[in-house]
Amino acid sequence: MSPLPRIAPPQSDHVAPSLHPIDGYELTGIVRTYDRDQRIFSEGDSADRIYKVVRGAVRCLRILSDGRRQISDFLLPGDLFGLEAGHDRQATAEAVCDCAIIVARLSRMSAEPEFAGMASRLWRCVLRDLQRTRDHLLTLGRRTASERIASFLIDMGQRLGDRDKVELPMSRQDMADYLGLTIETVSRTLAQLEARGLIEARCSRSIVLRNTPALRRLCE
Amino acid sequence: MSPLPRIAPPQSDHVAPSLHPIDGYELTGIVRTYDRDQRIFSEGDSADRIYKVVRGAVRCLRILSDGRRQISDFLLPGDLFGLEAGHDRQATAEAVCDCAIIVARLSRMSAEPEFAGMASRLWRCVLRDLQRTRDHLLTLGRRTASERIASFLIDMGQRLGDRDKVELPMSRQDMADYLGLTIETVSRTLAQLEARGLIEARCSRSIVLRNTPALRRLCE
DNA sequence: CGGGGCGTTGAATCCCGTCAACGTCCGTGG
DNA sequence: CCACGGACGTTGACGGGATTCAACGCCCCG
Repeated sequence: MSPLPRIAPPQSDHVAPSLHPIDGYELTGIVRTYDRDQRIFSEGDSADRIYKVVRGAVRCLRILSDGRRQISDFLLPGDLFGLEAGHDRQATAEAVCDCAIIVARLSRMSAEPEFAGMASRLWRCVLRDLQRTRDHLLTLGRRTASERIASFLIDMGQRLGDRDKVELPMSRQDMADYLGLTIETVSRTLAQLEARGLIEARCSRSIVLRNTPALRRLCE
Repeated sequence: MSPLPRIAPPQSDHVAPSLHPIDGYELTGIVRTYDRDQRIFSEGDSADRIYKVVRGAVRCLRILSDGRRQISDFLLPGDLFGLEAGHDRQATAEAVCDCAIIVARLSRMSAEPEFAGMASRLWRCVLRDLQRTRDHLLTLGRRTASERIASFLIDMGQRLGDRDKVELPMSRQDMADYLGLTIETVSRTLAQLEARGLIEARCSRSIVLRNTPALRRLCE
């Protein structure tokens, strides 16, 4: 359980001066920057925009009324997010650290000439999302704490580029809320993996994977 | 953990004699019937077909090498399934009970005139899937056994039509593997909910929701 | 120097898993 | 007809892994 005060302050965004046909990013929109813990959208908001991370990291989450929090995904540079089944947001998105994010209006997009190509990209993006979420489901439903941590580190290594040296953008609380654990268990499990020689913690957010095959075997 | 022998026997399908433009089902294909526990597709298969449940129920699942099993979703009459991010199946689908299912080839579909309308239906279907899976994620990551059971019963009641009288098509093992619990915990938790007067078990698979508001409050 | 955010560690507790026994239902076969 | 066996579900006793509660260390900044 995690009944916590950590609230994202609603505050004004910094808006880049001009529209951006983003190079290689396949999404046309305004670039905004968000401060750490700043809300990007909230449950109940109108879902008329989609987003793409340029720099930083984003968490997408839902909260139970007593404060228990579940992060459904972390979005890293290059990741698209914000597509919704209905008209309203069912989840909240917040900046994990200082971020730059492209914001595009859905209504505008469908009017643009490149929309057909864009739609097929969105399609693949959503299907990949679904697959990732199902993997995550397996982790939360059936894996132990060490297996969760191992799969998380491997996944982060792959997505952040440097597969054996992971620079985590998020706090222990974020990791815990993503993995369905508590910060204490995350901390203890990392210590235990280090004692077994599988990882090495340079500092709390910089972790070296010392034995990736063994980590991989931990979660099959 | 659930290391189990329950294996779906690969066996020949019963094939309906003719192609079917299904009335109100918005999917054109062959109707097949599957026996209880029969495999519909397996991890690694080519993902060139999509499916729609006509009668019965289907489970979609992944298995760890030691036999631990996580069911990502149950598919009920009217539900579409089998869309995949890549070319191969990442999960397995099996009949929960005797089923009738429409099977459609994706390659054929994209050639048909109604494909444009169909595509937008698929789009909404996948987005709804994603939302459901994220809900499920919250359940597995942050809810207690009674909260999981309560949300499961409410969900099943809604999807099966009769909101207060739930006729479960699946075994305790299936429920457990869906909810990230064991059969014993499922059984005990149901007994406890009954003792509190929230539900009434006519028989093991027929459950009456005696106090839906209280059940709803259990999972917010 | 003091205080707050963040992370780690220890001790006690608890919820759920494990192991085991038992009951019920049902189809088969004597 | 009943005996038998297997699938399925329930219940009890016990143990363990994760949570809870608490204290402490580190670092940064006012």
